[in-house]
Amino acid sequence: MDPLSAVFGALADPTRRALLQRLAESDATVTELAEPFAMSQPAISKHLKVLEHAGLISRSKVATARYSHLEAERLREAIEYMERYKRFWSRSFDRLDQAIAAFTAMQQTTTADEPATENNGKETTDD
Amino acid sequence: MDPLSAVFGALADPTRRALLQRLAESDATVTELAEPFAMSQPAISKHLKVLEHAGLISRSKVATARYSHLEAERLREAIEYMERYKRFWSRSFDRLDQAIAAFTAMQQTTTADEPATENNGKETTDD
DNA sequence: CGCTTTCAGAACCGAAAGGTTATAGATGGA
DNA sequence: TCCATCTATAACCTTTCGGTTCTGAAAGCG
Repeated sequence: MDPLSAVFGALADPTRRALLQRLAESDATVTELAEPFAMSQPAISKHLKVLEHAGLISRSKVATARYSHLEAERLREAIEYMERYKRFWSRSFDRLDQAIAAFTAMQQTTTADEPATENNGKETTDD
Repeated sequence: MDPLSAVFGALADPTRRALLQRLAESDATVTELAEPFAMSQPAISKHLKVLEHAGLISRSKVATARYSHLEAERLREAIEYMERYKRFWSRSFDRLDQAIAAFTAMQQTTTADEPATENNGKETTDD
């Protein structure tokens, strides 16, 4: 799976977000993490594996205990991805209205041949 | 489903992210959106429904065409969520090392009773 | 009116997700 | 050495996901 899908997929589950929230307080073992949830220990272990796979946490064995702790790098990437789109989105805000207006005008005149998805060179959305 | 799970779940699929990327250029109809993908039209319609459910796009029927366009609000919420955690994460960076050090010290002295998950009141992480 | 285009919905399918219980491997303690 | 604890894995089940094909409704066009 691509890294971005892994990160977003990991964040898409409320239990996993709660685990991250708990880990923001301090590193913790599996039993400590499992305690507040109405869920079995293997279920928590699975969630931790998903988070680890996504790069959102790292894990280290100390004795029998296995500590999880947060990793910021992957999240930073995901945030950057989203902010990149936020830029685009603010620009594409009223495009639907424009398209409808163009279409309506076309209908009324019944002469123009412009496609409804007009892209009149006003923006150069290079990435 | 809670809104945050819906947004992250929607972003967890590469096809849906590509759809958003395409929509960042301009609003588009289902056929236009489906064209570059090696995928049937109903599949694209399903993806659009997921994006709409997550609040990431809105849709409007003009004639037979149905235009999709991006919505920024939900994304902004998701970004805020992630940035909130980024703050926590930068603080909890070296906690594992601390825990290991504390545990090792405990092992070596074989006298201390401090739990490994020390949380010595240094931070008040209220949310 | 009849045809074509655009799109959504239904029915179906295989794979993945999210949970369970039972078990086994490490490891520390009595 | 024997026992208790911590954790991962295996096997299993049910639901969701991501895709398909087929069909039908809505709307413009000749």
